[in-house]
Amino acid sequence: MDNWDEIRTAFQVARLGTVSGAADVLGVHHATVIRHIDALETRLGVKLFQRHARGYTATEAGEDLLRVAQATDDQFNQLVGRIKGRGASVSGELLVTSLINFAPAIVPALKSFRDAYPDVIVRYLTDDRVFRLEYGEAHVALRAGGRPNEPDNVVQEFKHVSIGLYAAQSYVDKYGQPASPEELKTHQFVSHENAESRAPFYAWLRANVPAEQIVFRSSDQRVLEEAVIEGAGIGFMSVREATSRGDMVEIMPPLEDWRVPLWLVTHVDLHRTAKVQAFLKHLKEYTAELIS
Amino acid sequence: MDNWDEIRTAFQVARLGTVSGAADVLGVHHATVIRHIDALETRLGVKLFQRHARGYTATEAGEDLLRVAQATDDQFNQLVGRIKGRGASVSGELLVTSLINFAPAIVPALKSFRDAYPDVIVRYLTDDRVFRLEYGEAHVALRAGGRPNEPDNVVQEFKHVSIGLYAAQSYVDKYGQPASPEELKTHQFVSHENAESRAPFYAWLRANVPAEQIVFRSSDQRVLEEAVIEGAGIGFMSVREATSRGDMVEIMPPLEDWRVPLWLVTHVDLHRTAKVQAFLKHLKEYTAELIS
DNA sequence: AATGGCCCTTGCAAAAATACACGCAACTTC
DNA sequence: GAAGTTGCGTGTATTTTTGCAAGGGCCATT
Repeated sequence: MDNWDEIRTAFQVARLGTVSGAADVLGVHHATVIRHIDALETRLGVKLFQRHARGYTATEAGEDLLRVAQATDDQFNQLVGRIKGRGASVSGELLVTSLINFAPAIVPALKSFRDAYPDVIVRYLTDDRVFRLEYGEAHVALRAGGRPNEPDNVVQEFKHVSIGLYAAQSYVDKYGQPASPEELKTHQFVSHENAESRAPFYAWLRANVPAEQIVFRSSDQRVLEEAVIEGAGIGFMSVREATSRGDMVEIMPPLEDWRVPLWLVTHVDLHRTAKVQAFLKHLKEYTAELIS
Repeated sequence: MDNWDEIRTAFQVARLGTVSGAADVLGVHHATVIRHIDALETRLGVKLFQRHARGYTATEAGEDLLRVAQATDDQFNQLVGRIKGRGASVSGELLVTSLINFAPAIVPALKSFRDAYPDVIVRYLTDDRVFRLEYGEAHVALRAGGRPNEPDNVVQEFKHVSIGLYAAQSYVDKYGQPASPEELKTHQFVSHENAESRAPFYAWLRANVPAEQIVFRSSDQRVLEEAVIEGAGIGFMSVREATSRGDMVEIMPPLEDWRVPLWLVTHVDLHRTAKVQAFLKHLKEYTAELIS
């Protein structure tokens, strides 16, 4: 069954009983209505209407069509209501993605957001890969590092994470604390598996510490932090994380260059929706003090 | 929500994930599909799809549309199946009309027809007025008298009813039996209320019997018969009816001119359907001996 | 890094659908 | 019953829709 519009036309004719009335409702010429009906009846091989001087009367087949099309019309109207409402109301799914590192900061914000908007169902996905907003993989993505520049993505500067070089107290007790930048070269380090990591502090590390001094590598940031905490070597941690623990020793004060900027990214099609706007606003307010 | 065809287009895109695939299924050009989607999204003010290099991915709104349109597609396909089957199969309603007089002849035929085609629901309407087939008031109408000549009606000659002039035995006992046509003028008659009745035997009565001798009038044929049977006067009855009773006296032999032809009338749009054809065939066979 | 395939986008011409206009029939009302 | 109203049917002109073809981006493979 192609041509749903002809069914819609037949529906109005069956409902109103006249071609003219249907044409008015449909906003087309009555000749168009007649042609739709004729085409539909020809294709079906069955008369849908009895034509007479007072208009069109539905046959059994026409009555059947009327019932089905009435249900369809109702369904479509409800659909339009939902779709239009969806843009304006804060409901349905909210799909947020980030690197796993930011989960401790994001999850409470999501919880709080859900308290404020109970109609929202939150899905929070984390992965090392970059989620593709244009595939509909996320409504809002939290990115770290260089400013994202995908076309059709709306990028907002969010916060930044200050990064420092830390060691566990246990490490310092065993190997001492480097007194000068020069002494760093003799210490043991924890660093990212990927030698070409684009993060500026890892670049700094490559420039200032021999590769053979990097004794512990992992591709997972959480593993690296754990290693530093366990005293496996000196490594980078966020200032916030390190200071919130009591047992970390600052090896070098954070450099301005090490700061990791954070970005909130949305797809241009979704950015203007009430749901996304509400979440962005909520996130900014909620995390005003959380990440610094 | 106007333009159901655009919903259908969006449905195929959501289902298949690509514009090209949807265009193939729909039998139209890619460009047409894209324009439909764009128009629909513009009208709704909501993006239904995320566009990317691998095709179109449905948004939440698009997913919603997909579900609704899938149900609609199913409904329409079922509808087409029913409608196409209806023309070929003998089922659904069969709407038959006639004057009430013919009910004793028609009802057994209808019963027998239903036995032969159990899927049929019979509706048998009787009224003095002529039912209008072009308004869908009946599938088959049994008419008496002059040949119907409405346009778009298919008329078949059916049977004819022989009419004779009868009196009850009780009337003959009381008033005697007219020996010649001349004596009729002194007898009492039962006749139709409507003096201008077009029936030829009533015309004959008007021509051969003074109006003042018509002592019992009614607009209902059944009442007239009852009156004759009760001995209220001489009146017309069908030969079949009179002879099936034992107590009626034939006053005059039936004239050829009095014969009332019967007609089976169907609307041209319905005449060729299996249901109507089946009923006409059945009726003719069943009543082969019934009305003569 | 280059290449071929897949898919979307867009301007332009052809085709199809639609509006217009007039004619006709039936019903209503005065 | 005559005029007015309502509603359908059909041929012609116009508008809209569609198809076509060239262009460009993205992805996977070589």
